Amino acid sequence: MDGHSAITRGRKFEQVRDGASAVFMREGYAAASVDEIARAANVSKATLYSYFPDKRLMFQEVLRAALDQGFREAVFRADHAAAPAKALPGVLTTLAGWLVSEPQLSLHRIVVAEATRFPEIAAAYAEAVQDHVIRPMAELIDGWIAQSKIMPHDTDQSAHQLMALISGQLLPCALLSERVPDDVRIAQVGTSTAILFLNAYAKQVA
Amino acid sequence: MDGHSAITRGRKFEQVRDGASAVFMREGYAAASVDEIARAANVSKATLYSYFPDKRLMFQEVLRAALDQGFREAVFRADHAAAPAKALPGVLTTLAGWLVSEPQLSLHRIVVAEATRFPEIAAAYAEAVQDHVIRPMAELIDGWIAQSKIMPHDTDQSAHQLMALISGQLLPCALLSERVPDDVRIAQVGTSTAILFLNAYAKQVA
DNA sequence: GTCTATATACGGATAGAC
DNA sequence: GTCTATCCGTATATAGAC
Repeated sequence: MDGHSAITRGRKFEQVRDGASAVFMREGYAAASVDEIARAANVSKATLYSYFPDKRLMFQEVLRAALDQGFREAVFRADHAAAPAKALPGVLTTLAGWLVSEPQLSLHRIVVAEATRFPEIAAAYAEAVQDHVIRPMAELIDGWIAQSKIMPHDTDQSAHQLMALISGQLLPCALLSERVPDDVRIAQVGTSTAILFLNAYAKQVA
Repeated sequence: MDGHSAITRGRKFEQVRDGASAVFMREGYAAASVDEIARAANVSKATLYSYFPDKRLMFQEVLRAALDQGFREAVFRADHAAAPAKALPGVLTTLAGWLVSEPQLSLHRIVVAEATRFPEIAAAYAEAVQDHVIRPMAELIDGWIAQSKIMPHDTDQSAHQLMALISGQLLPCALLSERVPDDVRIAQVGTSTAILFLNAYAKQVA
């Protein structure tokens, strides 16, 4: 799965990568110093450089790993048999909670911050969201449409709308204020978003 | 309106600030070098430091000015008399276009990137969005409710939902891909968001 | 007031001991 | 393989000429 460029694996590889991850996530790319990373990883600078040829590749490897980790397990599980009104609030609340938890939040911040300097990382992040959030969501809605629970429509669009509602309501607060939304707020956003969606797309009973 | 801390105004003040702005917006805080800023502003480093005591205050002044500028004129104008279905798509398309235009886009990126290092700037940004986007939008919807065009509901919440739909659908693409959405895409997001909102909140004709 | 030239520290990266 | 000690460029910031 990975034939990188000149990154040496070895005994302390993960220790080094995790230390680097902590510093990069906190400081960003440019402000993170290699000395600081070495301290965080409890190794010398020379050891760092025995694993990574330079700071730039160290950063890329750290973010690649964080992405793998962050999207490893499903972001939400859905009972495709349950009725939309029953399942959707929970699904969206789960998604919302995942989005504002660490390391997703720091990952989002740093990917946005470094998108111009590391466009491949930004592209990989966008693709991961598409594959692990948007598509499963669209398929869930497709299922409801097949069961005639929801009016037929463009589900790729509505999945994007749901993600936008969740992230657009929670990320500004979480990213700008240090004060991460609490569980009550998360559930409130999940629930109100579900209501909005169902009001707009649910099959009218009439 | 501003009794800053030790920033000297003078003949080349704006020239310096604009040069600094260009470099900071492109590189971020840490990666921007003072040499580069001096070159962009066509002055010497010593001149920079005659206006700003240090790089940090230079950055804060640059972002304060960018915020003033970005939110100076109304983000959207709305005919409060027009019917929601008539007015809303245009309002949202205008908002969407503003959001993905420069310097708003770079401003958003850098505020998010530096939110932990410059929390006051992040707070000022969040407040500007609240004052210049969310509140006017909520008041617009309040007007429609008063005219019985829209079902009564929590308009602060629905204004946040509208902003979330616009920003959540456009910003990821604009921030992560360099390739800013074109006018067609912007109008499509504005229109589809209006439709979603009206389906959910418009007074049923029945 | 603005520039040239410089002080001083810290950055990334490496040589060589163990 | 890992560390200590160091190289050398570049960073922020300033002194002094004009």
